[in-house]
Amino acid sequence: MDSLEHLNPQQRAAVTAPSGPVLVLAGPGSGKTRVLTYRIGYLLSQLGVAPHHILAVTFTNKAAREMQTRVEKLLGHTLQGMWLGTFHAICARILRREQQYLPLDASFVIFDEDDQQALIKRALRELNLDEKLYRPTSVHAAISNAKNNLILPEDYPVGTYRDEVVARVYKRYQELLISSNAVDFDDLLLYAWKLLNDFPAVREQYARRFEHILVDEFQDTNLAQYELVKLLASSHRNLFVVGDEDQSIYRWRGADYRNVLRFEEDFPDRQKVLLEQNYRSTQRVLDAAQAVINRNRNRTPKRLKSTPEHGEGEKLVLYEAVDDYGEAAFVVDTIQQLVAGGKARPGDFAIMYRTNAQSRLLEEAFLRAGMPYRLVGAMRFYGRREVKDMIAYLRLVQNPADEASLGRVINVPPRGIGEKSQLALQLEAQRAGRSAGLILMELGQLGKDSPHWQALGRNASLLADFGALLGEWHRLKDEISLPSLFQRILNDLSYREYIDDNTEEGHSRWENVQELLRIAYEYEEKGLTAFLENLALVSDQDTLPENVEAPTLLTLHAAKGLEFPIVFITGLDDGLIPHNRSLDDPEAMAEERRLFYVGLTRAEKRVYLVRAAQRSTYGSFQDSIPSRFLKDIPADLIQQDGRGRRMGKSWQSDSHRGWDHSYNGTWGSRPEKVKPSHAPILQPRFRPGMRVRHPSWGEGLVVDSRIQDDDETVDIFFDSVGFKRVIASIASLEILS
DNA sequence: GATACTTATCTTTTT
DNA sequence: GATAAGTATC
Repeated sequence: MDSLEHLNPQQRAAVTAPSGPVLVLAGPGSGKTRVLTYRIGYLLSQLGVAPHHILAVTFTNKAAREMQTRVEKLLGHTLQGMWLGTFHAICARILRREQQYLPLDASFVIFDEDDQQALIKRALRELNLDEKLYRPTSVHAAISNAKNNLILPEDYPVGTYRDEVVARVYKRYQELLISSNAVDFDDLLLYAWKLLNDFPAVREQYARRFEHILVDEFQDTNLAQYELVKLLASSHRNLFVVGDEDQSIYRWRGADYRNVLRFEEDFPDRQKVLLEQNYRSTQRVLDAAQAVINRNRNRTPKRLKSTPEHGEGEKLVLYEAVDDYGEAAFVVDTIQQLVAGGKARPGDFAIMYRTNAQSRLLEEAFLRAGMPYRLVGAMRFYGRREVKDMIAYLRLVQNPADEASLGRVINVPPRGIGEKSQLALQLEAQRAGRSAGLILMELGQLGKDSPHWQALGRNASLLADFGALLGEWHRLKDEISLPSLFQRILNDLSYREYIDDNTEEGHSRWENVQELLRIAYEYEEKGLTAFLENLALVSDQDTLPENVEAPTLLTLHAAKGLEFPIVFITGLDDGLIPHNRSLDDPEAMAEERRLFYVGLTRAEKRVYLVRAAQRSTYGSFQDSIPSRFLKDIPADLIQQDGRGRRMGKSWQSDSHRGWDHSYNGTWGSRPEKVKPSHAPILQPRFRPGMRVRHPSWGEGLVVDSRIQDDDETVDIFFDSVGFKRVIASIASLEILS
């Protein structure tokens, strides 16, 4: 490999570091992927390491694919035998191979978010818990968090009564997963860790196989992932990790950037390389980004330097739209102008936002302008009901024990198996100690001769009909190809007639099913198991259409690892960036800041910072104030776009003009405004009898108010729309009397 | 049991 | 404003 001269001294130091633990702290745009690919190339061609002795972990499947092609390009030939993928994909692969150590059989499936939620709800119901009090999402988050920290149900720490409840749900949830012959995302990591931890022979086997382990985006690993990697590297310690604390944005998923610090403690002899030379952005962009991130503590200070070719660069452009429609219009207009003027190509642009919901208005604006765009993530294809239903059918065929899938499709299309019959079936299954799917198939096969027929009474015949279908498919699954099986199911269900009602909606539903079928053809060789595993582990993130010359719409999270000549960051309002839910937690706020930093550092040449003075949330208009992070960017790096509303320099740090006054003229002068609170609210601010004003519903009378979930819920009778229930911190109510 | 309609509740971010 | 959950009606 003679190409090492293409690297700068720091990069070269990282690539050629001697075996053993290596920590590379890589600022944005510093050639992180380059270092990883060269390191792999170096191991292979200079040190003579065989490909199958290398394990490389990336954050997304897309990053894995990219790394594969880049390494191959570097070597000049194809590369086989190296394990390369996300933590979840690699764990799934290990678990399939070592399935005999697990409480599951070989056909186990991976539950997605919806299935997990459904199972949690079921556990809650079985334990007679109030879903209002123990919200499925929050209970699930607690359980997921426990798993990410390698805490098993029996070890769940119980401090409060709530913990005790969560522990019970956790235990039951896990039983349900196992009896469904299924794992959730967290189980993939947890089981893999437990396998290596509990069985030294297995650990040895993998540690011997993976002589060299490389981890990308190390700042976003959670404890389970870190411990897993440590076990794998326990004997040889050849662990090469690359990351940047400043780009850690997955704390809510258990990621802990302090793993970087832990790594330094656990491997005191580690090599450490700092990459500060930025090859992506102009110095202006970097200065702005650093001004934002420098306010965070607990980080390795870095000085990002641009290269001379980039020059000083342009100022960041700030645009303050009247509302979110104006925001979207500005984005599309600006792109059209730049493209028409030959200053940029459509593919040069990225439009970023904090929440997926924000994409809608932007999409509409692009549609109206007749301009194509590409959208990353957000429930597109795999989130569609018809697609999920078909996947559920296939999963059920693969694994009849799958309760979540069975529950999803047992009555889709409607076949007369309502709530009562389903309950009877479940009871019978529990009594017999077998899965509902197996009972169904037996009913289908034996009919009245089945011992369950009697028990199910008049429900039996419809259940048996469905069971017969299921049994037939199950029998066929090893005989015919995946696409044929798929077609067979579609036929038996008359699925097209069911979903395609000849409306435009109907046609598009059927097209989605056809698209899934097309993907099934790609898995004709690899088979059903591989197909399902891929569906579970390949995200929308990974399905970004390549080679399409169009602006890209994506969340700030999805933007990690990407770069674009021109970047729009939209929704720069308090409540979005930083997000409302992070306001009262300093750690969460630090992460919001990192998120903004990640967005800024995606840009090569130019950044547009866009916000709206009013935006519709929950379907009604709300006033908003500029993101507090805007104040951290020095004024001389920003230029305000003249087309925007002039509202003084309210975003500047030295201005003490209150936000409340900047809206005068639009709304007339107002009494004191109640601002969203940062700390948990302990005392109600509104009392029955008060007159208040809501931005869109006008004046009303407070009927009741109480503290709920650290926030104030207010019942108001509005003169215009009557009775409404609002959240005080969101509704920006004014007290009139 | 299916369907059409109404209401409540809410939303980060994703493997 | 979208969707899950709840209610009314066939």
